[in-house]
Amino acid sequence: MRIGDLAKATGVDIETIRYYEKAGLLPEPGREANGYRAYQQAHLERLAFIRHCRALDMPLESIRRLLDFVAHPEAECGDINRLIDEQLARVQARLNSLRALESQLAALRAQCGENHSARECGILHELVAAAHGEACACHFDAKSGSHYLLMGKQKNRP
Amino acid sequence: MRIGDLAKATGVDIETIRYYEKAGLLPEPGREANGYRAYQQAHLERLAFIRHCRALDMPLESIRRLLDFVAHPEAECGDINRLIDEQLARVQARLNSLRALESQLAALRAQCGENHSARECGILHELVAAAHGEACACHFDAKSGSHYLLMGKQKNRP
DNA sequence: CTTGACCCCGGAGCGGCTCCAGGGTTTCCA
DNA sequence: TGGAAACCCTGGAGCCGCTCCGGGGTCAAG
Ligand SMILES: [Zn+2]
Ligand SMILES: [Zn+2]
Ligand SMILES: [Zn+2]
Ligand SMILES: [Zn+2]
Repeated sequence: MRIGDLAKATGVDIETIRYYEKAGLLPEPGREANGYRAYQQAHLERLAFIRHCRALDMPLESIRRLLDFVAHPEAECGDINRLIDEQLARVQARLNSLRALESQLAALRAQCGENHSARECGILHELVAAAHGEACACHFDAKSGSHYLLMGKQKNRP
Repeated sequence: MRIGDLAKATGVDIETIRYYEKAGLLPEPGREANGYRAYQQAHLERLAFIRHCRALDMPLESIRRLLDFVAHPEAECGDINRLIDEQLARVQARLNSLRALESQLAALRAQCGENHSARECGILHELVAAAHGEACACHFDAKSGSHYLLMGKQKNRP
C-alpha cells in the first residue's frame, strides 16, 4: 500500500500521515525500490487507532502512551483510566468556560439592535465602558449580583 | 508607567504586552531616555479593552477590527454585530462538538472498572477493536442506532 | 515526448502566547 | 563604593497539530 492508498482508505491527509511518522506515532514503513513508502495492514490499523483517539481530541502525547500500552499489554491499566479521566476533565473544563462564554456573548450581542453608527453602538459602548472599569453586560454574574473581576491575575485562556 | 506597572495594573504578562505591540494591537508607547517603554492611561484602557475581548475568546484579528471602529466611530456598526455573531457561532459549534466528546469519553471510560492488566482493559479493547472497524461504545449514536462513520472524509478537529 | 498523477524531502506558517539567552539599567543595602 | 536584586531591552525559538509550499524524482498513458 502506498501512502495515497492509505490516505484514501482512512480519510487522513497524506501530509498528516507523514507528520505522524515524524512525530513517532506511526512506525516507519518499508520502502519500494523507488523510495516510496510501502505500508502493511498493521499500519492501517494503527493509523485508524490514532484517528479514533484524535476524534476524542486526545493530544498526541496521550496517544503515544496508549500505543505503549498496546505494545506492553502486561502493564497495569490504571494509567489508561487516568489518561481518559484527564481528557474528560479537560473537555469538561472547556465546556464550562464555553458555556459561560456563550451567555456572555449573547448578553453583549443584545446591546445592539438595528444598524446605526459605531458611535452609538451598544456593543462598542459596553466594550469601551468595561475597559474603563465599569460594569459590563457580558461579565455580570447574575448569581452573585456582582461584576466579574476581569483585572488582576487572569489566565490567558478564558 | 513602565511595562511592569502596566502588567501589574492589568494582570497581563509583560511578554504578552510586548506581543500585542508587535501584533499591532497596542500602539507603540514613548520611551524613557534609557529606552524603557513609557505608557499613558490610554494604553492601559486599550489593553483592558483587548483583554476584555480576549476574555470573550475573540481572535486578535477581530479585536483589531473592533479597535478600528473605536477609531472610526462614524462607520456603520453592522460589521460589529456580524463579528459578535460569528464569535457566538464559533463558540456554539465548539460547544456542540465538546458536548458530543464528553459523552463519548464517558462511554469509553465506563468500559473499565477496577485495575487489571492492559491486555484485559475494556478501554484499550474498545480502541483496538474500533481501529479494526468494529463498533465502539464511544462512537455509537443512540438516535440513529448506528455506528458513527469515523473513516472516510473527516475534518481533523473533532 | 509530453502530460498528469503520483511520490519524495525540508522548511515555513498558523494563533497566541511563553520562554530563553545575552545584554543593559536602576535601586537598595552594607 | 561595591555588589546583588530587580527591573528593562532585543531577537529568536518553542509549543500543538497540522497544512502548505517549493523544488525535485518516478512512472504510466496518449
Ligand atoms: Zn450596533
Ligand atoms: Zn464583559
Ligand atoms: Zn482498564
Ligand atoms: Zn469510538
